[in-house]
Amino acid sequence: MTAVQRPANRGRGRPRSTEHDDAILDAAVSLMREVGYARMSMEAVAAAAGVSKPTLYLRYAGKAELVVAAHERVRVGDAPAPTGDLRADLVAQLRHLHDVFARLGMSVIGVCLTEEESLPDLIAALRARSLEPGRQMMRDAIARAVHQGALSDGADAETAIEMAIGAYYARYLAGRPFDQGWPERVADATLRALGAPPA
Amino acid sequence: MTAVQRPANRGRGRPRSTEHDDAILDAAVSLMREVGYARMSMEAVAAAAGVSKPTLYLRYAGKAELVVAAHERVRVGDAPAPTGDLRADLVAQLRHLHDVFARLGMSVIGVCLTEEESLPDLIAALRARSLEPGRQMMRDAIARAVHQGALSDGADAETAIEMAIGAYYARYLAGRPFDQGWPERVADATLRALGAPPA
Amino acid sequence: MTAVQRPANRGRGRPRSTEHDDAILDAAVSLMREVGYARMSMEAVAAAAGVSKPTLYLRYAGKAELVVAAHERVRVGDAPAPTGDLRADLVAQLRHLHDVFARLGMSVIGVCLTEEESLPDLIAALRARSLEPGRQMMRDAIARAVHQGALSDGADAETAIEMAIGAYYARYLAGRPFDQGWPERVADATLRALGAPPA
Amino acid sequence: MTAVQRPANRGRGRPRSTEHDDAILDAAVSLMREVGYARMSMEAVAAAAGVSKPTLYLRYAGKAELVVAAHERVRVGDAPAPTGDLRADLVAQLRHLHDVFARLGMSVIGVCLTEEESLPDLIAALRARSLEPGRQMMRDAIARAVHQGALSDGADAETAIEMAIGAYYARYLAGRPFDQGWPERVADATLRALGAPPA
DNA sequence: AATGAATGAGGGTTCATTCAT
DNA sequence: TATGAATGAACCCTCATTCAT
Repeated sequence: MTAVQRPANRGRGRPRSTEHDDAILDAAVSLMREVGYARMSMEAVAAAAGVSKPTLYLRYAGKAELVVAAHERVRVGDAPAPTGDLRADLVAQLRHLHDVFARLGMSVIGVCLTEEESLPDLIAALRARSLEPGRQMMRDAIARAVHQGALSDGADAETAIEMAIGAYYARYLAGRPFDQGWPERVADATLRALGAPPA
Repeated sequence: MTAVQRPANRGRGRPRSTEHDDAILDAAVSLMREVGYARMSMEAVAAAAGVSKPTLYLRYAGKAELVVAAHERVRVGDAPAPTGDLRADLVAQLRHLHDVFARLGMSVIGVCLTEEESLPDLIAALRARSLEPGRQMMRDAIARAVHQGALSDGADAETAIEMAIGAYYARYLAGRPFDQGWPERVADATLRALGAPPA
Repeated sequence: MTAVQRPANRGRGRPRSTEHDDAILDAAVSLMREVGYARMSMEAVAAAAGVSKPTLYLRYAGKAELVVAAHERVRVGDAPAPTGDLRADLVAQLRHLHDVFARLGMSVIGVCLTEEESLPDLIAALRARSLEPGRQMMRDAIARAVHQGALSDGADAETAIEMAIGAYYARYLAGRPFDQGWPERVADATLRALGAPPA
Repeated sequence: MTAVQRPANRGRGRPRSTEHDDAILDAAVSLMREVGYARMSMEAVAAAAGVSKPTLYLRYAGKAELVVAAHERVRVGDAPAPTGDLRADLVAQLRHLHDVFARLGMSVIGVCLTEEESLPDLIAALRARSLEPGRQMMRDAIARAVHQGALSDGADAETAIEMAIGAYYARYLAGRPFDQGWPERVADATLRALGAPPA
């Protein structure tokens, strides 16, 4: 309907402010985390970003497009480097998972579930940007262990990964605290689920 | 601020219609599942229940109180009877978990996450009514297995339960289908995580 | 979408204010005359009627429905009683025509032309309520004259009527004043067009 | 307030593109016909003309000035050449009238009526460019007939013209089709109104 | 001269809630 | 008790216009 997302722009005219670009996306992510999609108003995003509302609509066709774009920019952040030791890697990755959701906010996961039908692109973006990369890291770590002979082949890695990551959601939903030893406990249980020999 | 909930009403005046009571709560749960909290309008609840809006406010102080009350009534449904075999129980319980969320709708979980701060009573109700009973069933099954000697004591049951249940959330979020063998795969992995001897 | 136009209402609940009903329709007609459809805001109608905006939407599904309903209520007003003399009747009807448009405002005709495609119900309402009744009065007067023998049958009455009424539009558009003798001049020319014998 | 219209520009600097000039005015007339004044956006005019919005404001002080300028350029088009026979001339002119409005669009007439107070220059332009020339053609044809002796002097030519032209507006507003014989019927009635002897 | 970006000011519509019957 | 009417407050989005390149 309206011009969107940097059309052509052969250097003519006033350049689009990249500061505004960033401020808008940051504001959108922040507000989503704080109040969710439905209660996030374009007015509030504009105000938080320090721009006017039409500046939002110059960039995104509507609220839905804005929040999807905002979350496409969300990054998992510095993933922990693999150490070669599966248990250590799992612990690091579970700690990292905790950090990611602490920054992103579990409320965004909530929005994905609530708006699954009205906003399918949002959960798609989250899967591609955050969820799947996290799983892949675990997959890689397990593959390395198998390659090292530390783990017998044929283990049900996908299920183990689902359980390890899911433990986070389940604990969060149950309202239990993520105490110091949580990553270790889950890592150990995951190793057992993978059929790793006792340490 | 607090729910109105049948104040006094010592037999005087016309008694409230219990048909309306049920219709209202059913409508609220249905609409929450379908459109989420924010897009659920009191108008729509009233219409679906076949009553007028003030009839809602006569019973509940506001939208928040209504949805909390509605979800306090939600029941896990007929839990699977324990069989005495841990694996069979776990499979049955995971299947039941799937049924529960298929009926309740994962969007309600989404609302809990999104409205965690604005509507803390909702997640509390869900925990008490659905989440915790499900965990307790698993705890009981595991305790029975320990008592039978099928499982060594000292296993990290809580973590295993968290992982087994969490696997559901993780798979759902990843958008993967719940195929026929999923409960068995998770049950087996859970048994391994619990340190059960190979079958 | 929303309840509209007095549904059922078996005497229950608070009765809809008929004062508001009238005030709203009056305000809508007034504003249409003053600023046209596009610049007429629901806000302004509500303010002029002394009600809130939702009170408008309780009665009409939207702006389009409101203005159509408002103009369906517009009445030609007290039509001049036939005298039996064709010339006198034509003069009276042309004077009446002038009165009608002075009250209704030619701008409403303008809106009909401008919004012909977007708001077809409006011109339909105007035709049924104002335009066609005016033509019919002329038709009747001419038929009476034919019946009296004052006019030969076979005259092209429809074209003469079209021209008599059209003279108003043409003069208005040309920006010429409607001086004292205008109705008589048009009536005389119409009689000649009808083939009436010179007085 | 007044049109900007090539201020000074004594050969210095880059000259304004005359291609743009035409494209802009054409786009404005087109859009006015299609959607009316209020719904015609400067954005749409710019897009249809293939220029940017400031290019519009460089030439015209605002939307009002643009549409007035655009309609000052509208031409009646090739008027039918007089034949010397009044009836034939009237028929030709009525047919031409139909063509003009078919091209210009009656919606522009509507805008003139609606925006009479806010945009007085628009109706003035239309009068000078289209309405008055049409009347003058009829006036000339009638004067020629008088001069030829085909019509007695002293006929109320102005009223007859008003009626002949007005018949178009009245028929259009009534929603009746302009069938094949319409110009002839009106021409004949007009001749009678002018007191021409029966053919 | 021309462009794309930015804005202040609404516009139509909906909602949770309260009022009057 | 229950109803339909009424409201204040937002919300999403668009427009005429101006700015910076």
